[in-house]
Amino acid sequence: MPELPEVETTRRSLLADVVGARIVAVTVREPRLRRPVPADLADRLRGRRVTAIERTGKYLLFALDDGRTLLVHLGMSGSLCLAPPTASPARHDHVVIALDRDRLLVFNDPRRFGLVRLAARAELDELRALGPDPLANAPSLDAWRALTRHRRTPIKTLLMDQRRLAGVGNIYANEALFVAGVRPRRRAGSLTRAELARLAAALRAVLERAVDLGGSSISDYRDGYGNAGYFQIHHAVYDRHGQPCGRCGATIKRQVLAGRSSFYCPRCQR
DNA sequence: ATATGCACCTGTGTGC
DNA sequence: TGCACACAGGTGCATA
Repeated sequence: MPELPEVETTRRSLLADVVGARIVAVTVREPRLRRPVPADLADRLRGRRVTAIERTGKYLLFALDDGRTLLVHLGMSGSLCLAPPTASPARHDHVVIALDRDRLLVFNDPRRFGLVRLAARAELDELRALGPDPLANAPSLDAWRALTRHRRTPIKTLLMDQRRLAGVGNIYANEALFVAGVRPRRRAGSLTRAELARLAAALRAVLERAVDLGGSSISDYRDGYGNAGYFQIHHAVYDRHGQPCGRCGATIKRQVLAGRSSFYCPRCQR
């Protein structure tokens, strides 16, 4: 569920209370995530100070004072929240990190598609394969051209391919394509230069606006303080099949591409 | 190399 | 009310 804007919102909400804090204890209540939480996580984290929180694509990186990095991915249903030290664990609270200054940092993830692991940054092979981050490291028009040239895959599937572009998921791929006026199923290599330019601008605009509004909260996404986002109110097409397009009134369609629901306006998108 | 299908999980909504 | 089924913000592996 969390895509770039939700992960970035989480990152920003944690900065004030977590950067500079020291980890005093770690409890792994459920190690069976996408990959098992390493058994030595608690030992390696105890006593460390968090020096920075960064984001690459959908990954959160907690830099530690021993040069290692705690990597967190929220998967489909994960969240990181701050809680008072007296809080009792809730269902699906899998990793609880006690900080000095009276705060718990809690990783909750009902579907357990998330990831928590620790390594030197250079050893984090999850990061090595990622494409450019469309906000921090936006591709130029030429780079977009290189990314899409000769590719027969639907442009929407390409937008969501983390090796080509890191951070875009199902919501923002659909929304950006609506703003750009391009159908999700279009072969990536068939987009004209003008369409690519519109898409690049649309993607940036949609992601920036979503970050400004704290991301999209469909059912359960919350930031580090438990606050919902507001971008879902502005979804033009995502999960709106059967409803009228807000721009032209045509009925929004749903179509499955590479196993993921895609939504588009048949009149506004070509 | 490239594209698709499915598995991995739990929760929720829908229709019967 | 219960039950079966479809579907959900993601990713990785097997398969053509």
